Amino acid sequence: MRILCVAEKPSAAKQIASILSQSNYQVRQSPNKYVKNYTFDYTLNQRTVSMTMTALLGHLLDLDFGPECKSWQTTRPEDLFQAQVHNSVLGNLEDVAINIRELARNADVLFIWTDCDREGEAIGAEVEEICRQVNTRMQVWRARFSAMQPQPIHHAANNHDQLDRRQVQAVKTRQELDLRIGAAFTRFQTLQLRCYFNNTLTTSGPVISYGSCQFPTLGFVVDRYMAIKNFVSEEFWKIDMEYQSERMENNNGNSGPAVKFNWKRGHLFDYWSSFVLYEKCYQNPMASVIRVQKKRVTKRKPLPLTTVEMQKTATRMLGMTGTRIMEVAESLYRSGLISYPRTETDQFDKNFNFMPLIQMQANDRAWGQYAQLIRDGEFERPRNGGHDDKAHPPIHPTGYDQNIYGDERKVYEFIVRRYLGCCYKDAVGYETVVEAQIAGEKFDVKGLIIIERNYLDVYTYDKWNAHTIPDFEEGQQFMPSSLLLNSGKTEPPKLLTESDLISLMEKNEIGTDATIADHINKILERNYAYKTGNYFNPSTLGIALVLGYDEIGFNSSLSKPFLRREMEADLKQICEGNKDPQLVLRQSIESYSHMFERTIDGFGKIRYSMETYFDYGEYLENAARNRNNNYTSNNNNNWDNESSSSTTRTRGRGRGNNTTSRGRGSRGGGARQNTSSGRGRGARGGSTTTANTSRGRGRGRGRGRGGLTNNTVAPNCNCDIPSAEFTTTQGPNRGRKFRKCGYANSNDHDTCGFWMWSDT
DNA sequence: GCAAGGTC
Repeated sequence: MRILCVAEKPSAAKQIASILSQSNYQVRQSPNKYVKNYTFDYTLNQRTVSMTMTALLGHLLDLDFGPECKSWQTTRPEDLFQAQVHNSVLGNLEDVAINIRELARNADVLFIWTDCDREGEAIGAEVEEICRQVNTRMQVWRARFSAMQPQPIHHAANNHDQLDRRQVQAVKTRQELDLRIGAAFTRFQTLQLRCYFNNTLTTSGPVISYGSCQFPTLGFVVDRYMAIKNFVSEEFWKIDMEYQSERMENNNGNSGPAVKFNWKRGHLFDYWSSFVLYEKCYQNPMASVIRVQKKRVTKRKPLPLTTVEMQKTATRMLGMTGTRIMEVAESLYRSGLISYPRTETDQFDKNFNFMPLIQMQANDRAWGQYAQLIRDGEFERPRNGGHDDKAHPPIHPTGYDQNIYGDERKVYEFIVRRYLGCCYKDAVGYETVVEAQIAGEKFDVKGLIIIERNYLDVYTYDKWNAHTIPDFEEGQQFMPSSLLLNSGKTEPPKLLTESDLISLMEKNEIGTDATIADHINKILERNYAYKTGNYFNPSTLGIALVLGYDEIGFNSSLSKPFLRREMEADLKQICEGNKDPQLVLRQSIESYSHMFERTIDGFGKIRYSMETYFDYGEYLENAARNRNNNYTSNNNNNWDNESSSSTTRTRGRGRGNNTTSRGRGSRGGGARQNTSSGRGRGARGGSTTTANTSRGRGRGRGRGRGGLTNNTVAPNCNCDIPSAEFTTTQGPNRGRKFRKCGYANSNDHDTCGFWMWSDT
């Protein structure tokens, strides 16, 4: 019997082949440079079989529209909700497919060893599809394994299962929805808003993409920015009490630092209430200690490292972007220095052998001493977190090389210290809580002495600050050294850091461990946002888009995470057999088509938002900045480069002209005007928009085309709907009038598109 | 030229 085994990636193929064959295999290069084919004999249920193990490079197939939908000009975006879609081999993976087909021709069984998660199941179905093209009689088996360890792998080999069709259907549903929704909205808003970027109305210009992950990601950034803009600071009052102990005198006879007590009420926003309470204390200021509580406390060591946790912590501690961290981790993994870097698992397998990996670090100059301590008796098994993706262990070092430098060194060191920290003991401290009372008002202070630092010594990214206070006894009385009624002001939140953004995405199930960094990168690449230091600012384009969509008044705005969460919940229902995938698909398409219709109808609101918030000069500045930071993809920066030559001219003109009331670079220009009322209808500043909405679709006739100039996009368009006109105040077409028309070569003009109107 | 999901 000949069995063709297929793993999701070359490293997994090699590991599984090594385990099954006990490293006794023959290896041959496939047509793809990353993929190797391993052949060996295996005893399967007391029978010797011939196995070939090969690999994929992730997904093999991609869903797309046919060539009839290729043109953005002749295909109406709304038709993409119904258009035919089909699967084809991903662009550069034809050689992988050729290899698989070749091997499948003579196989009796296709044995699928892809990762045991939802995507892995779908990838398995893709392999099956490819193999069926050349071999219709083979059986298809699915391997179910919980870890890349001999026992689970042999168990999976001898107890094969079937592909889980529900999971496959769930993934297919997601793919189709993401494609249809993404393409329809992207094409539509790109064509609608292109007039803000380009004055020739040719087909070039930036892509203003929409995606069910990238938009909510942008939404988080804009929401935080608006929360800051709309923040109203409030004054509050609090009683500050300090005590300077004689017992804390130092050697010079001076008293030690004062102990600051916290008022148990925190702070009050009412001055007179605070004043009355303060007066009571002031009249009778002797404090009595009413409670002294001493207890042993621990600071728990970290959990084993997952991808998302690595990105959250390392972006904060190492000053690198999530994308860069993943790039570096990928390279460390390929060098054999760390385990697979994309994992959700935060618990080690019960048979995991920790000691050799600890020993491996024992001679390092920086952290070797801690590895030695752990090896020589301080070891304690890592904690178990609550996640297990059943495919990969937590990220941990697998090799040692002292000759790595720069970012690789930083990320490797982080992973090693995390691993050693996990294998060490919790830190132990001694906490004292003292509660005192003055005239009925309660105050408290906490002291902390660290007794054993343990893991904190090696995992230097965690801090635990000791705070010494003098000894107090219950019943003791003391006179405060200072008792003041102080005022303060509430402060706005800070802009989001990458770490904050990753946490929000994780919490709202936006993206996966492998894609979160991509989505963040995408909003920079599209110039929807830019970074200042570690903080994410929305660009005026990002603000305009998000607030514009929010204005349309959907139950759940397209810029919010709820739609994606709903989709995720539906997919889980499909996997559990509670929902029919066809039904989910039909209902979702219907619902998104409806939202698309409303977006067309309400697009005036998005354009209005562009007129209010968008600043072309600022856009070009951010584009240049993001390009310098390498956030712009290579195939996308030609247009930005070309257009930047006209930047200065355009900006210079605009400043003194019809944009005077918004101020220059007015990222906050429009937003600021809305400070007290939240988003929405603030004054429009210098906008001269007539901002008609697209009411009256499909009505009216008459030859409007005569007035069109520069109409290089729609030469055959006979559209003549006179219902809406507006004059833009932004970008290279400032002062020009636009009017509504349909799509070229289409007889159905019941769709709004804006082409340039005469500007003479 | 669109999405998000794998992986190199």
